[in-house]
Amino acid sequence: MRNQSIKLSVDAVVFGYEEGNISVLLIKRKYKPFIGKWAIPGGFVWNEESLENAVERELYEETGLKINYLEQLYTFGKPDRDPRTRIVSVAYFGLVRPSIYKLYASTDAEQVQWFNIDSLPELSFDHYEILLTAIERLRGKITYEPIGFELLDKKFPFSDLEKLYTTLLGREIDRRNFRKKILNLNILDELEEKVSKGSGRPAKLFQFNKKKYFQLKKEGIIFEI
Amino acid sequence: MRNQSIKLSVDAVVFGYEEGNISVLLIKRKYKPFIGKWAIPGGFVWNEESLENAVERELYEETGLKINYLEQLYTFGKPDRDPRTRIVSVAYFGLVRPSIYKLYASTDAEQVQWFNIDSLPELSFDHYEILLTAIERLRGKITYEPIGFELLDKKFPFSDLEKLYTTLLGREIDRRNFRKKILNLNILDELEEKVSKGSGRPAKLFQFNKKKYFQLKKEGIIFEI
DNA sequence: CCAAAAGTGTTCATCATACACCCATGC
DNA sequence: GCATGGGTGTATGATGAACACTTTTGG
Repeated sequence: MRNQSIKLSVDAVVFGYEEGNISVLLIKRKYKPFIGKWAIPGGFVWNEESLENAVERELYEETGLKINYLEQLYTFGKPDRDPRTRIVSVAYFGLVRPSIYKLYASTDAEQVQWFNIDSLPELSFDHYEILLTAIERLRGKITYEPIGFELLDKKFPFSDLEKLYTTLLGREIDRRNFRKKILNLNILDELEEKVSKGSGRPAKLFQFNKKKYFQLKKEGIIFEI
Repeated sequence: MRNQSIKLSVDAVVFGYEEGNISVLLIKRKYKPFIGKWAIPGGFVWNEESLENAVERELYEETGLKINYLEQLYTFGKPDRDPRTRIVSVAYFGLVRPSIYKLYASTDAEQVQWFNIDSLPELSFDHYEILLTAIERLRGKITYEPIGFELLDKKFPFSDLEKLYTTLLGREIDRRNFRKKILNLNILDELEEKVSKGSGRPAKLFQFNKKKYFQLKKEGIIFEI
């Protein structure tokens, strides 16, 4: 083998959701290249740490964020994707709950910001391509794995779940059929608590039951929307 | 950033199929570590080549094989996965047709060999984990994307397709229903040619029509078994 | 009592499944 | 003519889709 001089980095596409808006967390670059431009958070992997560790570390360093769901997305390695030198990046995608989302939405941090995925700024490197890949994955995955719950509070009214799905799938869903389908899966716990959204009838709160889900999955029952 | 000394490699899990047997192509290692042990083909990425190029190059160098289907599988990066030094590997998974499969099955090459996935030898590094990931992906993917055709000859009798699916899914399939389902998708061209398997009634040959498939996919019609 | 959101059942069409016999060929 | 694999249709149950009114609360 010739002398290899490839650098390895990780990047994280983090999604947040609130009231019909899917957002992505971006940072404003402080260094060359693409100084001042927006980018997906990420950075180089240390010699002794795992890739997951690197993502979580970089995310925390750059944004202060701790996420509740993380999975590997894809590895981007075109030779010219970084103008400096050859850098191969393992991209991850993460999800955060609204409580965390709101924290970051309210601070006036100039260098860290949520962007609605329908109004993205221009991005550095091939980060737009990475983001598109992540959005595609998110949209696809919520139809066959229950990851949508990771974008909601732990306790949520059913209407939140419905709204999330209409937003992500980009089409209306029949409320009755959707409720029937989800409740029949038997992966939600119905709580006694109720919550009111200011006006209208208060809604019961539900909670995703991972245990039940993995049990059913083992038995071959499949989540599907 | 500290001085990074991570090396990047690619590995390829290549599947072949013939008459109810799913096989994987393995090579016998000629160098340390794990000398003499079986491993998935792969090697280091050159500085100026793309990852896909690296996989294809390494595959060709090590096995002489050219594959007809290739996709990125997952990136494996645990710090201690290689005893020498930190090596992160982007794993791919590939499929070859029986014509190619047979070529390699017949040669007496000591260092390159197909192994039925039910009787694998002990593997080097974390290659067993990579292989399991690939098998899982293959099994999952054939149910929602028409990649199974890449494991058959371009022209094939319907029974071959059926056999492939029973093998991969590990359960019997009703011949009439399966045929109805696939033919209703309208992604196969029915040829005039027939083929005989020695005894029994000769079978019509079919051919996967990628154009039709992509057309239908664009219209939102989904392949599903 | 009005506005706003939550909650709920039935009907119909479609699709998946179960199931068994005849056909074409080689020997 | 028999052994071997190829080819075909129908009936039934299950599931998904369409559809609108009542309930509970706040103001």
